[in-house]
Amino acid sequence: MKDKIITIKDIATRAEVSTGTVDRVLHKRGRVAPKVEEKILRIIKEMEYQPNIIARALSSKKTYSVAVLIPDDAHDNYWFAPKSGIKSALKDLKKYGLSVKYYLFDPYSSQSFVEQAKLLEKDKHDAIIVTPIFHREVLPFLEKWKKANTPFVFFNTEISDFEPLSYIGQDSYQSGYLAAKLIHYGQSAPCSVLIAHFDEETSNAAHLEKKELGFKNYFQQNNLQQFDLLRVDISRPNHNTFVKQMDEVFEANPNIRGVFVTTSKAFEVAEYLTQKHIRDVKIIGYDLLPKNIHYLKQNVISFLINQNPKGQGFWALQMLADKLIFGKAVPQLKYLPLDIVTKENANYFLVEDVEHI
Amino acid sequence: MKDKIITIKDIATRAEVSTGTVDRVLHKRGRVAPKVEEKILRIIKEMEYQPNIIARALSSKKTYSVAVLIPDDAHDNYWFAPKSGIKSALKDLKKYGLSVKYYLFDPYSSQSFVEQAKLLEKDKHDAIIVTPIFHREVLPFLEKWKKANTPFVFFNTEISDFEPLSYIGQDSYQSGYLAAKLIHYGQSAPCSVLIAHFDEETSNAAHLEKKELGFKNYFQQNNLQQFDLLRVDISRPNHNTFVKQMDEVFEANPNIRGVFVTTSKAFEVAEYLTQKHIRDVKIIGYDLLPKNIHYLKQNVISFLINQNPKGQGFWALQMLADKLIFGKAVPQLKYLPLDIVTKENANYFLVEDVEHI
DNA sequence: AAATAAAATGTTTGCGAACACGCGGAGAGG
DNA sequence: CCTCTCCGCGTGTTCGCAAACATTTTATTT
Repeated sequence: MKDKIITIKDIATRAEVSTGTVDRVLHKRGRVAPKVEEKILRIIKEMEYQPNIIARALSSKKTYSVAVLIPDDAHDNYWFAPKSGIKSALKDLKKYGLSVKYYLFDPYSSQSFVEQAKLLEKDKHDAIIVTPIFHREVLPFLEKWKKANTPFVFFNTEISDFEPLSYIGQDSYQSGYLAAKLIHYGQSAPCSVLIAHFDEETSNAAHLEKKELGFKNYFQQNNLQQFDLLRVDISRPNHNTFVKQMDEVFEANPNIRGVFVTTSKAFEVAEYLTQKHIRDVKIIGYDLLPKNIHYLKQNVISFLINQNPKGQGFWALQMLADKLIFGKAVPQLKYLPLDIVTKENANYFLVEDVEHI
Repeated sequence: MKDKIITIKDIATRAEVSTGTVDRVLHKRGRVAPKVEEKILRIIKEMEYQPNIIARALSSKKTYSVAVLIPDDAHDNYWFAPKSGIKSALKDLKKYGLSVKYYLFDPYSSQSFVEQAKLLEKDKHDAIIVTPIFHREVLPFLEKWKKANTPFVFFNTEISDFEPLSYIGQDSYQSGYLAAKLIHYGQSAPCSVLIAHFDEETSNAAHLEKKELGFKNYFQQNNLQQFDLLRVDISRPNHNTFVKQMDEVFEANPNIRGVFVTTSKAFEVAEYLTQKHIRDVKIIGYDLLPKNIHYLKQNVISFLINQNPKGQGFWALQMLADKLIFGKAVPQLKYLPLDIVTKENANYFLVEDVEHI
């Protein structure tokens, strides 16, 4: 008899009041005598009442609207994956009355970001998912949301000044550290290793620095002085400039045997090396973009570290729902696993099992 | 207005019948005139009616009981993970009236398996999750379940003669292929590589053979004749025998630089090599057992391929629920990703986020 | 053709919670 | 002392569906 389900009716009977009163207490709607309220609260605890969320979802026509403020994948198709993760989570959650509205901005234009953020403000939302890649521009909005008591979660990009309900992402430092291990494991002889930053991506500088730090610390902590760590900053996606920069680096350092690309642009380096017929350099990069996959399959890129963008999207929405709908406590920080993807296991990470919604 | 929710009432109105009749059609309870049934079915399709599972779950006090026939983790703690995956899925599913009953057997005793399977038969269950490690013994039971129309899913171990509702596991061949890549990536100089089978585990011989085949094919398909592939079968977990066998192999082949352990017993090899002070041999194995993790952290084991046992448990139950409760179609085969785990990313795969139930 | 069986269809209830509504009584203001 | 208001509380309806129950229609028997 222990698994008897406790309902508000049971509570009401026990407290010698009506279900309406119990309901008022549960929802803190007031209009209950303090003494009675106390009593009901006590009984709720005693009987370990758990609201039946199924019944709740059915009964209440309450809907939860979540705003999603992320880059448009039309500009950078990395962002397709997070969106599909969000959709995947939504599929299960919309039966609980949750809906999502997208505000997509151009990741290369802070102005576009501000525009969309302003648009978002016009509608009323119960929660916000945001990728705060424009640090300066996002701050005033966070301020407002905080005041308005609208919970927001960050994903993909962390921001230190503001505490979101939750941050979903990856440990950049550790991913750099892992990349170093993968280079080192495959390259025991002394050589030079190039760290390549493609900084045309908007101000995820902090991320990239952390990756580099993790990468360097691996070599330092393991006393691997025989490796010479170089760094190059590809500042603009202009192809000519890029080739020139690479030419210079490789001419000055003929002993480069590994390249760590801190962004999702590993394919650029792969393309360069292929064209120059350089075959003995191992490349580690990020993200399963089609172009990256291509060079992975060609054995030009050795490993890709998967930031699991789809999973990030999924969890961002899921955790909001846990908080909003299910009243669960959510972790303030959720690091997703660092998936090591190589030619031989890539297929398992590419499966798109999201039904269209 | 497109997202208006279609209810049985809408269907009833449109078909000019009562909701009761629609309900009868939906549940194939008969007692409906063929002409009417056809009409209702047509309208259901036309209007794209989707039953509201929330309302359904609330209304029907129907419960689903699932039997889980797996090894007891008291005998082999690998099995703790699948169980915790099942628990994790259950947590969300029990609100839909799903419950689970465990029948745990000793993985080293086929008799124990039969006992538990018989016990299982006494109770009535709506579905069964089973790890069919005792091929011969399980067959008659499968026969019965099939006749009784009780759906069953396999996980962890595949069986060819019977078609389950679904098999959840990993692609053994591909995992061997991946292991070979990892050995090769870290070892470019010609050398010998040892494939070690620990066959004391009950008759997952087919699995192990597939792993070996994948492993060998990697070297073959990539024209890597400079690698000499050896094989050793550790037939009994007797420690002395094991050491003797290893001694023999390593004496006969001083050029071994890599060991691929096809089971979760990589730690045995790691222990052996540590004791013999052999440091330049790379070990690849399976599964995140505490002992394996230990040697991974010591840099003795290079990589572990995670069979994601927790995920397997989770999906086994989830897919049954998809079928039983949500009426979804479920894939006949679900391969989980081949996770590459190394010292630097191991922590993310060890997180136990299952609340106790 | 009346009686009766059988099949087809309609109606009602209740699952657990949310919430609108409204009733009775206490205190305030005239 | 009578109305008015607000507080504290109970009642009733709703959500979409399942299933028991009730009724009507049709078929079969004598």
